[in-house]
Amino acid sequence: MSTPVQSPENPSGHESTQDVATYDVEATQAKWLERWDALDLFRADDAVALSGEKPTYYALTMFPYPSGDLHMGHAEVMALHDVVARYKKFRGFEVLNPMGWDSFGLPAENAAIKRDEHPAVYTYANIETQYDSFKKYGLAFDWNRRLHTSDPEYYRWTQWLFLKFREQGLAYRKNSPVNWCPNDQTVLANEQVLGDGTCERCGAEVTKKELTQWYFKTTHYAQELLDCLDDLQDNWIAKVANAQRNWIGRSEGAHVSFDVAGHEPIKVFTTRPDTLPGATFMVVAADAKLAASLVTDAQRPALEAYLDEVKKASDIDRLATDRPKTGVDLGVTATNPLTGAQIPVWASDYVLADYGTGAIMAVPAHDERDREFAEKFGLPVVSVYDEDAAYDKAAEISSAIAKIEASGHGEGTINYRLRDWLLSRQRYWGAPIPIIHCPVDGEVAVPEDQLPVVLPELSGAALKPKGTSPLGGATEWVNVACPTCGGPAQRDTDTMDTFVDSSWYFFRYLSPNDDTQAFDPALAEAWGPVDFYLGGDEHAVLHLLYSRFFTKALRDMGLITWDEPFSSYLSQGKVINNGKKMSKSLGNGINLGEQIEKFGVDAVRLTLVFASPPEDNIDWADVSPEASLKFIKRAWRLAGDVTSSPGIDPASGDVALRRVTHKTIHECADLLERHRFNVVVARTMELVNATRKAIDNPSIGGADAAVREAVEAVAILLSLVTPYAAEEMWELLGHAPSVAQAAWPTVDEALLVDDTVTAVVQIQGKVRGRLEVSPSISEADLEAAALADPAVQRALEGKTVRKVIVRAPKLVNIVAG
RNA sequence: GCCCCCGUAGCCCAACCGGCAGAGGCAGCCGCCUUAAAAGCGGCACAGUGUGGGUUCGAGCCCCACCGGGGGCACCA
Repeated sequence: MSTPVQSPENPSGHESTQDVATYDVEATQAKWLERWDALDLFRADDAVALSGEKPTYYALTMFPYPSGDLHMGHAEVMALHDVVARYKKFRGFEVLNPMGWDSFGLPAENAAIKRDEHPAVYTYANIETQYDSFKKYGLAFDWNRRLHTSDPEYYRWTQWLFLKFREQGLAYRKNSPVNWCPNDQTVLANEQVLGDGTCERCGAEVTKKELTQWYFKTTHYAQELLDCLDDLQDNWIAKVANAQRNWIGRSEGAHVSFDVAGHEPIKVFTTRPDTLPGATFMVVAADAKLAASLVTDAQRPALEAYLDEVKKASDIDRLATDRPKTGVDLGVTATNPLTGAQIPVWASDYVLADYGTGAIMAVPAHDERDREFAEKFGLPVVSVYDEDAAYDKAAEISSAIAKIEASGHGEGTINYRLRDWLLSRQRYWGAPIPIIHCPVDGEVAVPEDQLPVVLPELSGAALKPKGTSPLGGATEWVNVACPTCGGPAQRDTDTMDTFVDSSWYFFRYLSPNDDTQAFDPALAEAWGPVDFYLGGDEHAVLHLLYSRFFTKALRDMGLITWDEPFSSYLSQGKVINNGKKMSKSLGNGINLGEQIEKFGVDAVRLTLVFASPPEDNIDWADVSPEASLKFIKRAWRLAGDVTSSPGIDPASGDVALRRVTHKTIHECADLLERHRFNVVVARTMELVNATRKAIDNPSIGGADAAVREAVEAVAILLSLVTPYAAEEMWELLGHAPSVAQAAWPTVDEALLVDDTVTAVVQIQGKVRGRLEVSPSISEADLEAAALADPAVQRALEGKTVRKVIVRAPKLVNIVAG
């Protein structure tokens, strides 16, 4: 237990820093954990938000998946997030800062199979472990709003939203070639397949399967999802907005139809309609239905043989751009609508079935891929323009589109790379899709009053992936009466992608216990949208795009009025060790619990916040929790050396120290708004150093009113990062019950201005003299003073002053020659 | 190949609207304190901003090209 030199109520006047009791990390943590629990400091008040008596601030950080205990990555994101949440509370906002668990998902299911138990056992045990760790970590969460997406009370509304989306035409089922993870034995959304064709979750090579699956119509909002990024980008970290733009992949061009004798015309998408005269052949995706319907009987065996070959090639091979072109002539010709030329139609795997129309016009003169193909198969090359000469591409394209439109063979159009979101999964631990399949009535929605469709109790081996959903094995659960006709029918046995759960959790936090609606629209209006969202880069496209889609859909349903869920977004870097990602195989993992054990919560948090700007990676080898703890003790010791009483008027204190204090507060406020948390810590260190010097200076000392003012500022600033030590300091300073309830210090503008400032005198941009001047000096006076300066005059000897640039009060630059 | 971000002391990083390159820290060195050590306190040193041009009175900051690193997209027509 820490024993301060003197009690704050009864300042003893000890000035010595010797014999100071040591700061007891463990005891301090235990003491404040208990007090905080009783104080419930961070409860967000809906009544305040609804009344508008205070501005609201919705601070959100991505909720964790409950796999084991919290780790270094969690520690970083939570430490950073907490700075923002606590700061906004200080600034008078009613802060909503909730936390919960994204608790559906595969790891629990895999653990359940291995241990022969129910996934809920693993899930909820880990949640409790993480909850305890969160509490100990001293975070400013409103735990009254805690939620778990795997609770039936939560997924009831996930299911309700699915049904609402379906009513809006935003959820539908279709048969299509889909991504299949052979390891997890389930389909995946496009977003869950990495650039190298592997599963985002398990790393297995993803294959294609033809299946009927549920989709959300994300493409409905493609343009809006793109447009809104322009408004967001000032407050969103640039790389994430960029990643979303790339993912949406807008391209402008035209649809052009090529007539084919005895067949529907072939429609292509092209970004280069100006090169239509050079289209000397066409290529359709070999695996598209179009190829099969175009091919002549004579060429059909060749196409089928080619298809067999293509299917053998893995996706990874297919993704290699340097692979030689292959293909087969379909035996038909199409008419180039501009030249009237009869051009052959080929099939190849370099054309993708699910992008554009699955067919292209090939212009070998101006497209490298088409050129390769033409060279390989001896097809003609017709140049449209000289690539080395000047060519107004934009103008040529728009005039080409006009020409095509006039001829009735197509129109200008916009194509997106974004696909609809495949949301059904063939796994157990997720929200069941609330649909009943009836032989008479087809797809029937489960009536709202029958929600939630609760998962049947399955555990252990019954969850083993077998390519179809484990729910299919729960026959009693599957077989139900059709809600429409009452006849025998069957439940849909797929569950929803867990990204569905997390696409709307920030709405549920608004009214987490409401059993009449998914969330309260009035509270959404009062609190929303999220003002600050912090998370990981790995969700740049996945979670963030899906949540944006949900928000737009909810807006169009009239439940909310705003367009975007997250007004600002920041993603923190990773915690690495010795230049490498922490991993079991490398044996370089840093255990969070051990670090906290050794240095305490505050030191770990301080280390993470101070190490670098939030978005940069932190290499644990480059930082020093020991040093952080040293600094915390040093700051804490200041409080013990303050001998004045609370409430003393700081105006009587040392002005130099007061200046440092007020400048620090002023600058920190700006830095906090700009999320430069590492610099906030650096500024606080400076203030601590200056305060130490003042205390140790016999003519100032611990009784000076400015010292109290400075140390109180330190306690408030530090409470953003090291809440335990800050509370301890606040108490030593004679305040109660918690520093979190302190008011942010008011900055005295007069103290931000120094009596004199140093003006630099430059000649030709080189510093030649310095002047101590008043900060309010006029430009004319400063210029005169500079020219009168002996050192300057010496340097100007024999030269003519051509021009004098004055930037009062900091600088004079004399151009002479 | 296209797009985005970043290169500042040995290391992690500051630097406002273009205005004296250095705030904070780590590691290092030297003192003070101490019987000694630890803790604490004080001090020192270290770069001219990846490279080459340009704009400007003045460039780490703006523009162009290149080099290096990170990320996104990618046979996407």
